[in-house]
Amino acid sequence: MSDKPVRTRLGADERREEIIRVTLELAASQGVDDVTTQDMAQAMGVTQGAVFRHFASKDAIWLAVMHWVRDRMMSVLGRAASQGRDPLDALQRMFFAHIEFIAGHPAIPRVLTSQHLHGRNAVLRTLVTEIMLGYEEKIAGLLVDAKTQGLVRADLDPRAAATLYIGMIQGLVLQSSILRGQRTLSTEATRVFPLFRYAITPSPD
Amino acid sequence: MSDKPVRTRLGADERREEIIRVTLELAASQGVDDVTTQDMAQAMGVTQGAVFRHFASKDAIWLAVMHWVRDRMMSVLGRAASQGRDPLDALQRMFFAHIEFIAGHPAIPRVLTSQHLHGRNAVLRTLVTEIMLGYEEKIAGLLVDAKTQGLVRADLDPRAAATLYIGMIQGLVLQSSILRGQRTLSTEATRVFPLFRYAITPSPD
DNA sequence: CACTTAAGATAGTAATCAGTCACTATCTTA
DNA sequence: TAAGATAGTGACTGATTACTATCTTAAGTG
Repeated sequence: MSDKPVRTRLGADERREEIIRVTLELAASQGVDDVTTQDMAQAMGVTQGAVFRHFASKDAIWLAVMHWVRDRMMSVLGRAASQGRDPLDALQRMFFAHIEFIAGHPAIPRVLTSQHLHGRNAVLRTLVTEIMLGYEEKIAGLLVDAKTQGLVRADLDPRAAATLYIGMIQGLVLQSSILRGQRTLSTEATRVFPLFRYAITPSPD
Repeated sequence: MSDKPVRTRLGADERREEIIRVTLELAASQGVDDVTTQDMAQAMGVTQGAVFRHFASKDAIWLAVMHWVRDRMMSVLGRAASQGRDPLDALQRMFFAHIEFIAGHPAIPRVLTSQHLHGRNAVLRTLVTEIMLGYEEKIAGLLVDAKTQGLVRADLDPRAAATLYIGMIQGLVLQSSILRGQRTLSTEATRVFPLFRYAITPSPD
């Protein structure tokens, strides 16, 4: 009837990783700005003070979370893109890899677009901007390559298309979180992506 | 050198409206979840306690803000759509009217997508869902009309297109807020919208 | 000009938050 | 097995928060 205090004393590295993990989980369930250090500690079965043995401040935790997100995302997207037969195929693989990644970590878009984090800390702000610009560049780059191969319309504005691409993801995330969660992210993604292809591919010969 | 206490004592109705106004303004500049009642009072030149003479709780303020947003948005979008020559033209007018409206009130997307507000209060959650679904229906409805008139491709999935439409707005907002603010919302909007048209219009005859 | 009423001021409250610190339990290693 | 290292505890602090009770005063109204 009582709690077994299975005292799991972790090494510093493992504990740091667990803090990052539970922070992302909590952010998904209760919102980025409502995650307290007490919540984190409770989710791990330690006291609140213990959190600060591993991070100097709460901002430092968010910074570590963002680094984690950036590294994982770059890895996942890079791997997906590299498997593409051509730039357009790479873009499509990247899109669905992104959707799948987000489906497994629903807090990620929230963290990256959080005004709460973006507003306060300059380092966090820089990192987010860096991630976003890097992503946009990656997409625009693939579109430029696709254009030289005649895979997309000749008059395509790559940056505008990149905006639409990112917006497509945002729109799907928005619908799956705010609107009914019945519609699964990946199901809806397969319905929307063809529209994006129509938008960028050349008028049929 | 000192502040003139030009005590402007407002009527209850006017004060209520001003609270709604400054709340939206503050949400734009410092983030939805970082707006305190103290901030509101300071922005209006009254003391914090005075705020609670006009609203029973902070949630009540946010509810009033959302009602304001809904009413204004419906009005603006409805007027824009009614001026359209055909469903597709109506959709385009609605889009740019929305962009212009958001440009004047940058906090609106933040408020509507705020997990902080969406998570806590059930009434707020219902209202947001209502606004979102209503908007989606409006778009999908126009697209269905357009389809019967042969203005969009026959195999178009209206709901998927509505998702892309909303995502397009989200993507633009994201870029203008997180990425460089140099790119103005309306300028970028004119570059992205043609892509959406390509996505939905029939393959050229 | 009295008299009323309601907007606002003043000065609180309890709760919650990030962060601190002295101490303890547990692990590692010589 | 003793000693050093370190993960975690528990109690705390000061700041901030939404919200409230009571007093003050400006603006109508007859």
